[in-house]
Amino acid sequence: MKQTEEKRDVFVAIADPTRRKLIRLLADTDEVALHELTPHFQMGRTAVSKHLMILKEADLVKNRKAGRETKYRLNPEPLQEVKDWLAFYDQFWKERAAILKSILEE
Amino acid sequence: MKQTEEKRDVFVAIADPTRRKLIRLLADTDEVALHELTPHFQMGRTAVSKHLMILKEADLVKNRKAGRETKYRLNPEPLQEVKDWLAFYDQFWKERAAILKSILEE
DNA sequence: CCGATACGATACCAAATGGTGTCCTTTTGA
DNA sequence: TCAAAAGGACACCATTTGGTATCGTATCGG
Repeated sequence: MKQTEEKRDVFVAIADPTRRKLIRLLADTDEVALHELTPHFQMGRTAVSKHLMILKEADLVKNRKAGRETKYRLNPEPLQEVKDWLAFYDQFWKERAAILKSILEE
Repeated sequence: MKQTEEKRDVFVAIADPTRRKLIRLLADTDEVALHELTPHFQMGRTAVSKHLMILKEADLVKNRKAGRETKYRLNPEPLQEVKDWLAFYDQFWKERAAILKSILEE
């Protein structure tokens, strides 16, 4: 009874430029089939499919069988984890900037 | 005259949990030497050093030789690229949520 | 002065990654 | 009905990644 199929780190998922491009393409349209995505890349269908699989494992995309094709759609929710992670250093960044500013004003 | 030494993708740099932990440790203190960082990890000194090198190539850390030790410090500025990337999907996310809300309210 | 400390550089290794080609099944539509 | 389209599942391969152990050198401190 395993429906989660090995969870994938969202940071790893977005590390690859091909996968970021996929995310971008999926953001443009509600639902896209695999064969509609592949022409945007130089690599073969299998490679694109594997990237989509990795995104799915990170829960960044959902897919649905529709006849003979598989429709993919973006699920941006896991990106929240990255956003939260960044928020910490954003605060750090601002603090440092403030300290630097006060030093310069001495 | 190459001072940049092969630029590294910031998305790749932050993909590794060890490197994220290093970033976190460096955020806590202004300057930290390599031998002060290694005890926080199970791996050997060389491995930590290599991770720091990758962070440096992504310009996420700066380092400075101080006698026999090398002091590292965080430079959060490249994280801005990730933040900017996220901002796009944040907007997307909000739009979708609004659409969904309006559908439910029909 | 000299042993211990810090660390860069390098060689090496196993496993993961990112791609390929091929085979098979399901579905479509003329 | 049946050829073509769509795509999942593998097997396979080269390169990268994340770790090791080792050697050499510079610096510190008693």
